[in-house]
Amino acid sequence: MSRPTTKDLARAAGVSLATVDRVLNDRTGVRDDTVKRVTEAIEAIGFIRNLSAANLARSRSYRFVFLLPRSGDQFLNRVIARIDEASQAFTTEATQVTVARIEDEDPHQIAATLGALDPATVDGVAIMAPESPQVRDAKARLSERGIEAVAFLSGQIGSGHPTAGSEVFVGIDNYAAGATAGRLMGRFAPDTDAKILVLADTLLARDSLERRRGFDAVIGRDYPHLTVLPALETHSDPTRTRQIMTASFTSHPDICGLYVLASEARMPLLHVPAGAHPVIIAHERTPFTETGLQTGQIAALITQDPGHLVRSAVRILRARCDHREVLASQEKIRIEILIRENL
Amino acid sequence: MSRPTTKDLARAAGVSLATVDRVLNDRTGVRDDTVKRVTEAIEAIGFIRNLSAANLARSRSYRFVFLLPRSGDQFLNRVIARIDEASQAFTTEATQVTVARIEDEDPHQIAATLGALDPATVDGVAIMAPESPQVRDAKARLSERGIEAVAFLSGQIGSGHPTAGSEVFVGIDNYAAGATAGRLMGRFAPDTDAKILVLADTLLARDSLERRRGFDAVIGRDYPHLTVLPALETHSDPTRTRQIMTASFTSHPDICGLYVLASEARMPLLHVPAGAHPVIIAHERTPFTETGLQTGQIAALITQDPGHLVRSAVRILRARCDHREVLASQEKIRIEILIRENL
DNA sequence: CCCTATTTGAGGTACGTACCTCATAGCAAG
DNA sequence: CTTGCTATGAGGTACGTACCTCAAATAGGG
Repeated sequence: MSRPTTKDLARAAGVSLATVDRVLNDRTGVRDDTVKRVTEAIEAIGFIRNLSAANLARSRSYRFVFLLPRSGDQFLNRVIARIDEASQAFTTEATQVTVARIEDEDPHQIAATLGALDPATVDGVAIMAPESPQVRDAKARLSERGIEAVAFLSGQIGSGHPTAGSEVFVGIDNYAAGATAGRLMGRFAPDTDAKILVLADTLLARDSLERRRGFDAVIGRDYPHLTVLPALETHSDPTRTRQIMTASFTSHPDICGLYVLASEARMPLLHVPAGAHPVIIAHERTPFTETGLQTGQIAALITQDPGHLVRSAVRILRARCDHREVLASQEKIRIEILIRENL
Repeated sequence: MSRPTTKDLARAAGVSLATVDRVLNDRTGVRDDTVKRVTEAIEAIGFIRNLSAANLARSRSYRFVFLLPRSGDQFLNRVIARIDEASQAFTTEATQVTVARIEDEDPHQIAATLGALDPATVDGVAIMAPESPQVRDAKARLSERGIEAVAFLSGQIGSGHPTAGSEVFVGIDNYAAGATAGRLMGRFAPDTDAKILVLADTLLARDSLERRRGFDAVIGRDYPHLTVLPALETHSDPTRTRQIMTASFTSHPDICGLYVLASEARMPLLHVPAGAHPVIIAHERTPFTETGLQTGQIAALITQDPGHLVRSAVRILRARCDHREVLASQEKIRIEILIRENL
């Protein structure tokens, strides 16, 4: 027994193939009660449209673009590697994935890029950019023009609540990620009074802020003997980073933990003073943090799987193009904890 | 520009569509150098077979069976729930997934079940059963009859080395999982001399053995102040479990950690003596262990995502049916660490 | 060079759906 | 009744591939 086809559906509904087609593809010129008859027949016989055949017939293909910031760290490079991998793997499924870079500091330029996207050449975009009014407007206009969009890794609305509203966000809950880091820090650090140094690229990014909030909440509630020092911003500047590190460890000899919020942990960790052995917790898996885990310098990493992120974004975009539901459990991005043993 | 079709391929190779078809589908009656010409043309123009169209033409569908032990715990129930979910989600892709139960204690019966599978009704099986000579033979005969098979969650050959040989195994590296548990135990437990209790359903199962080995290796090497007591077997027997727990905590008042190897942590944890607050690390996410994490009774869980397991098995089976490669990075099952914050 | 076996080509139908054209049925207003 | 409209049916072609048949070309052996 194979699945019922449109022909079966036409027979079951007592209409012709043409009418079935009109109903299935939302064409005009069908009376309401006829539509209802067909819809009921769909339920009755359990008709499921054969997507392969449909896509074949309309020679449909999916063209998606990942809009990523031009200024990228190693984590972003891994993401891009996964996009390339996916673009290979998805060709079998008529899905083409490309990458375009944007100036993430300039909301106007981002909005302009979004505005320039042509529905004739692009079916969907995954946008990694800070949420700004301009960008939000540009996104709204995208959907009007029939281009699907998902927020990718950053730019979600609301705080700590992914997919608030109808907004689709691919990435982890950064508040929970920070809380996870906090819990591990609390358990790994000694039980005595001590301080924890927190480093960020910039605290303007929503991601960093939320991680920070989550981290502080757990430490403050459950590990009162630990004092979290005010977060310091490195601005990805080597000199500044070195100064911060030296100054912090000098004025606070009792620093027992180091939490690196940003996805580029390399710079701060190179400047941990010899002799100091703080518990280090950082984010994202990069060649550097991997090595750090293996040598024992880093105690734990809080990560999200770049491959999963990319494939999830693509699956969500495709589902939206087809007006389908996604499998929610598959698209939930997990907050992963990596230690040396489960690398 | 759309992808080249068989027609383009025929033109590029200077042969007819019929010959292209013969080459693509491994039919006889084509001279070797003609085959070569076509193969070269495939490379040259980058021809990729349109799987949707191919499956449509041969009205192919994939019918897979998950063979699971009849005696199941809550973790297995979650796996089954994911299979049901997947069977819904995969109907769109002409893939039908069902579950059959086997008596996991009886290798003969398992082998018989495998032998009774009909290639006319089944395209692939995911087998969750202990590896025995009979089962191994039966598996070999499966592939002779053209039924694909993967080992699912247990039954892998070799120790700690998934996919040893050409054997396909869907699941985690249990040695590494045990080592992960060991590392967490070492970091969570106090720095003073103390004992760790290890509980298993049975130590006959390879999974448990390997987890045990990994756990011991880490504790023995890096946390010499901790003593791992000989593992005790509960055999899923409530009375026996209670006795073990009581006896252990009585004769070893300095137990600081409890490692539950089996996927059903419920029974032992109900019998932790009041007043004792060992660091508890267990495996797999179930309603019970979730609650344990939330209340703080359980410090950490080592898990594998059932949904990922199921979908991965299905993808691998489908790829093998199509003689395709899988995306390795997607099929690697991660050893997940769950704490209260990243639940 | 002929005979035969093998290889190749030409052409068709099918899969399930989309999309198109044209014809006809039904209905209401004039 | 005719006119003009909408709703529906009938039938076709197309997508890219599989699989079939039959004829034609080619190769190799004697």
